[in-house]
Amino acid sequence: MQNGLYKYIWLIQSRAGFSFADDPVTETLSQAIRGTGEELDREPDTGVLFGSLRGSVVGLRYYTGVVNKGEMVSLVRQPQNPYDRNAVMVANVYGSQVGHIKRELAALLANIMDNNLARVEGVVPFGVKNQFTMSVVLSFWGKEENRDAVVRQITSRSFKLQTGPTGTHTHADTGTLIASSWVISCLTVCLKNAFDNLFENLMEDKIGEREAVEAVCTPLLPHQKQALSWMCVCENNVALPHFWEVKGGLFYNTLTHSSVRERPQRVRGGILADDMGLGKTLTTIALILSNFHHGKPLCEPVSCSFAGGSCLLPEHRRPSSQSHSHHLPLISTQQLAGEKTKTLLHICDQLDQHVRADVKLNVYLYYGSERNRDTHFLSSQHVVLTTYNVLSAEYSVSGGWVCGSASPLHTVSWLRVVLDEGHIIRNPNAQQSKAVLKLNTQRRWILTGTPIQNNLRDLWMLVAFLRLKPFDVREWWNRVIQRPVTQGDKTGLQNLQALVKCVTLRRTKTSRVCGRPLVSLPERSVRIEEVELTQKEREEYELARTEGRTTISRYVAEGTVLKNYADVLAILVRLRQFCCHPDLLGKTTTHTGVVAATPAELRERLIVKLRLVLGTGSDEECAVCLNSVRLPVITHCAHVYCRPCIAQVIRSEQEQARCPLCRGQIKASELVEFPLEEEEEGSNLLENWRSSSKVEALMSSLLRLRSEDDSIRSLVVSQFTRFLTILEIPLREEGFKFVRLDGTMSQKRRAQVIQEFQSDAPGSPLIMLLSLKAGGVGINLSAASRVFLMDPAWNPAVEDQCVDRCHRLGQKRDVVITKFIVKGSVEENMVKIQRQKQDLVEKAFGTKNPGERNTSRVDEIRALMEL
DNA sequence: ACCGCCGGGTGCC
DNA sequence: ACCGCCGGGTGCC
Repeated sequence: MQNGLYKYIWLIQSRAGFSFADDPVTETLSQAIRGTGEELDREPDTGVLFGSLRGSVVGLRYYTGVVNKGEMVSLVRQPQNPYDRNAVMVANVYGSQVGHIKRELAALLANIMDNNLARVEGVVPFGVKNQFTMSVVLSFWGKEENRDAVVRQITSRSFKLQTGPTGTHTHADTGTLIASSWVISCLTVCLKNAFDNLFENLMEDKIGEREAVEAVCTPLLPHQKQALSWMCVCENNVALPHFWEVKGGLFYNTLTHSSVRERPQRVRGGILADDMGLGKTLTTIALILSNFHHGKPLCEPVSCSFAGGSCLLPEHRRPSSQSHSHHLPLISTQQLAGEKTKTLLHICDQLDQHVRADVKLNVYLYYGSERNRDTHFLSSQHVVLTTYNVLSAEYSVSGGWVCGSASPLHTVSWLRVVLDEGHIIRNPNAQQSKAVLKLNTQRRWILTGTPIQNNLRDLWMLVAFLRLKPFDVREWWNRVIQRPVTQGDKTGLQNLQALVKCVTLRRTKTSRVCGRPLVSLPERSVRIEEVELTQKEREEYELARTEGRTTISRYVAEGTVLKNYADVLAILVRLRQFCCHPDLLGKTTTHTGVVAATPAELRERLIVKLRLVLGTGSDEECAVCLNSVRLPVITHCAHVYCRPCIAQVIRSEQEQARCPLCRGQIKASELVEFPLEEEEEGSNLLENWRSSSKVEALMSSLLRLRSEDDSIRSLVVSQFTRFLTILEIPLREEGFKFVRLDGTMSQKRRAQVIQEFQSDAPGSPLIMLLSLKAGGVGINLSAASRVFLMDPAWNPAVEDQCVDRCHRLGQKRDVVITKFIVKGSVEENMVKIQRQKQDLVEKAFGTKNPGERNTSRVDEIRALMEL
């Protein structure tokens, strides 16, 4: 056995921990209309710009911090300063103090900062003129409601606030509001596309290949050798990333335009973001064995040579005699229970499989109540595997250092920390994220197959873990990357891309090495099956359609389509539901558009609308908090919000409260809640069950398929969970074994269902009923090779994502996708619009006149309704 | 700091 | 002169 300090920890995420919650893709019409523009407001730390003023920084000669022309500085309150409790310290991007804000100005800033009236950011306009003082431009950002207070503070102390030409935020009329939100929407869609592509094409052309050491017995594929080579370079290379230049004896960062005296610490590690199945685990094992200290292998047969005491870490230790570590074959004797350990064992299994049997690697599973918490023991292991739960539990129990002894995992100096399924630490507020950030290690890796789904904040956590200076500090991330990007700044996006690129390797299943695909996937084909309604269905449909058209054409004539979009949405949802099954509409018939005579009638109408919006399996988002609506209420103008959110709006605006969506007057007393009811809805649906044309179309396809080949498994996908319930009846009648996966199920149950469906045991289900959005990225449904999309989605990307759940690595058969579209219905029009959609957005982005865009949005609704 | 400010030296033209 | 002016000492908060 080799000596050496085995500072390696591999943190394992339980496989059950899929992320189902945050489907990033726009999918309801209302979302499409509103766009994703609200993304802008999602960041609480990105307030409104109140204005800026010129001030001076003094005392430069006492400090070493350097600042260049145009560079950002941060302002830090120093309430404990013995000379002035209003003191405001000025620091550069790298945290070195530059000086102080001049006294009188500091008094103003202290007041504003201490009362949280605004965030104050500094930029140095000219760089250093002399060695004693310099100019600084201070800008004030905050909530609109604090603007007056801030302005008053500033002027009362006879400073002059310069307000820039950005006179937004006064939407005098509805027209302006919608026009601008449309522009933002287009902008955001484009950014989102760019953002989605952030991790694409990250393969550096010039990375070479590197063979694993002999201890790895599985031969690496070419792309895995590339990854190994890249990872070794990331760990060993002392060169700085390309955005550092040496200028005038200082290290100059081209992204932040700042300089530091000391050589910046390079990131030792990165993000390996290859698609699932490309062998991230194997590559990592190869890295562990091939790149110990000084690029030498960890385990070489006999001639091992890291006896020298020149390790970067403080001590070396022989595996002690009291070691309880096991050689690989013994690992199964560990008394471990529960799902989480499956993943741990999976890793051990991989180690067992890929590491030569005569190489004795000390691997310890740090898990279970009997785990050995001795830090000397842990230091003596080559590899320690644990879960995020164990890590964060220990961290929060010991509170870092509070209760006497620190968490053992936080005490050991590791050589390397690898976060498996690293995207799970994307929430910086989560305990486990905090625990991970506090690990003491030289090298850091994030393995993830699903990098960054939602927003920049997710990405920040990864950057912070890697300690990619200076962006591990939120202020610089926000100012240099996050705010510029969310505000549509092209340079911001470029900087972001450069940043990500320098620490990430990502190949997808469609990437190519030397012109050849990394892996080959079976074909996929899409066919559209037109469904004819029966005469009776057609009559009912036409009735609903005529009613809807009347309403919408009135809105079109009045020019109020967008103002009444909730109504429009409700009409469209009803028609779409009708195309699937008449009973999806629910019991109550609606009188959309008819002016209610009495308050009771109005209330009834609103409840119906609310039910339409919420009860369809589509996920409505609250325009205030931008999450899925919780505790839904509907306003008299028929817009749906979370009760706490809209209550907040009403509280703060009082008598002037207006609906955030249509600017109509709203009152707390007029909010209508969704009555808790319809627990029995399911049984109601099933008692008087009847079929529909679409149900028949599906059933005949499934029956035909089963008679041709009863080993083929299918996904049956709908946006309406009620439709899935309806489909259960005929499936049972025909003796199909099926499972169901929808958004209402617990994580545990989902994992069970997926496992059951993926199992090849005899008698396992042939069909999975899947709600379109019930699945975060990464769910593997490769057992299925047929997909039946029962109803079209607004966003084709959602459908693609769904299909990718089975058309992925591990898929052995060609995948056939069937889309059922009711002939001569709103669905046909949706498909047309789907096709135009991407095109439309691109054109819209290029267009300067937002008014024009607005019209085309109305046109889209008109096209849907054939008006 | 090639500034501002402070306080001591000084004081007709 | 309880001023103005001069020029040296001095300098973040």
